[in-house]
Amino acid sequence: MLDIQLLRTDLNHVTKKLASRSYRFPIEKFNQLEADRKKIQTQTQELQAKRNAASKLIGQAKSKGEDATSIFTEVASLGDELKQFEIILGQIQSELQNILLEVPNLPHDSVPEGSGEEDNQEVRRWGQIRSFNFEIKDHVNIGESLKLLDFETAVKLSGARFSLIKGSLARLHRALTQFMLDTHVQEHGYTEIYAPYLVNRDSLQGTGQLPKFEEDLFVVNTAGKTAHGDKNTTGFYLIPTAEVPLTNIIRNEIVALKFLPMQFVAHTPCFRSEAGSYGKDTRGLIRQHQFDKVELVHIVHPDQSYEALETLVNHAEKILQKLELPYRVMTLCTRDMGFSAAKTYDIEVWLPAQNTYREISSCSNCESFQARRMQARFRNENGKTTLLHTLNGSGLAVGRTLVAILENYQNADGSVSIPEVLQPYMNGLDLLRIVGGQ
RNA sequence: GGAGAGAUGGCCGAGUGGUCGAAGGCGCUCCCCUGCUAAGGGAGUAUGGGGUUUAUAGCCUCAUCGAGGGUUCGAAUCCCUCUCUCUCCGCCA
Repeated sequence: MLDIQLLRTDLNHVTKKLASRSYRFPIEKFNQLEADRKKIQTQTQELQAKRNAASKLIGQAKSKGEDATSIFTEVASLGDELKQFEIILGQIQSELQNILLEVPNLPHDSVPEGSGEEDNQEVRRWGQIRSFNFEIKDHVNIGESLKLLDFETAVKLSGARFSLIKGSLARLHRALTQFMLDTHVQEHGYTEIYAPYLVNRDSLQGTGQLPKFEEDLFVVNTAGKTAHGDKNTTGFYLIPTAEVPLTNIIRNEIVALKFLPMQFVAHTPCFRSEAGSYGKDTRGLIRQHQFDKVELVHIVHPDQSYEALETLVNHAEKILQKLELPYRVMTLCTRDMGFSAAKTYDIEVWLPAQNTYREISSCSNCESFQARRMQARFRNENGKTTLLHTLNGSGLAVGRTLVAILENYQNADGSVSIPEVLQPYMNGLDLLRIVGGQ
């Protein structure tokens, strides 16, 4: 959420910035609501002050045993009028709130303007792209011919965009998450978190998935309770990313300066409806309704958030370096960034079968955008409560990492070598190949 | 699932219709005193809005005692709904 003060004092600049990420801010409506709000709020508060003062006088008079009927009759008529004002004010404020909740974050000045993927800027590349002297296969062919990937059964169990991973490949998948968690905890100093996979509306509103992106989420309705519908009913949403529970740790908190910065890491499944992505990445593990991810979240002092963003990306890159997978880092342009982000780096891993780099991590600085929605604050050097800055990034998407390993480490005989750093997690196994009886 | 109890400021805890944003204690901050660690005295110490203002200063004001609604001139206190916590029983990974 943007600072409403900014909208009041510098609306032109803000709307221009928003336009660069193709968001049209409803200027007229906002101005009208603000004007109404100011008028009604002032009047409401005057009436409230009047009522409070009179009530106090009645109380004083009664305690002295005096007669209070004159004040009483004066204030009795106030009630209905005040109620009308309060109702109207409430409506205006919730309309304003609804507008604000749908406005995306402002891009940082260093973010390139652009209209889509093609305007993202490459920051750096790492690793040597391997040249193959045989006909390469994509990860689906590799996995299926090794009998370790079974999409047919997954369709039977659930439907499209689900997968069944078997045997040593399932173990490799598990090895990857262990390896990622260990690296971030032991080498990068993160606090490991085990968090809920089901969260409430407030949490999703805090990080920005709600109210605007409801259709991207899976909703769980338990007996008699629904997540959407009535505001005061309760139910759950499946998390689309661990960013939601990890960042919401500090919702409605005022943390002491000495606890900053915070770095959390968690491994969770992620659930996405993928509404509107029909026909995109229908093959293989790339785009699934359910996938595992190791997520990194930083909670930092506002002065340090851009430094933290670089650190965060480096932490994610470290995983690819250790796995010896070639990648590049991209700065997303204004129109390609997510709703809550002020600046985002994507890490894209090389996928030989697609002959291209594909997103495997997205690292964003949300500045105070999420913190304002969450009322997540800290007590600064002068003892004042101040909004925190929040950052999040994948470190990494496990399924896509598995894809990258299968494709980059494939051998001419159809087997797949196991990256050295993962072998200790595989009981020393160094090769995925067909074994009998699967 | 059944029965009962509860939710107040950083923490503990008082407060069952009026001068309560809230006694008291602990903690914390600042000051004073005491030649040390100890002890004592004083002051301060919730959050979010709005208005005014060059001002994150000051002043005025509103809201908030788990959340939402209601009764009332007036609600921490009464009523309703919900959420959460605790105790006992049952069930259970």
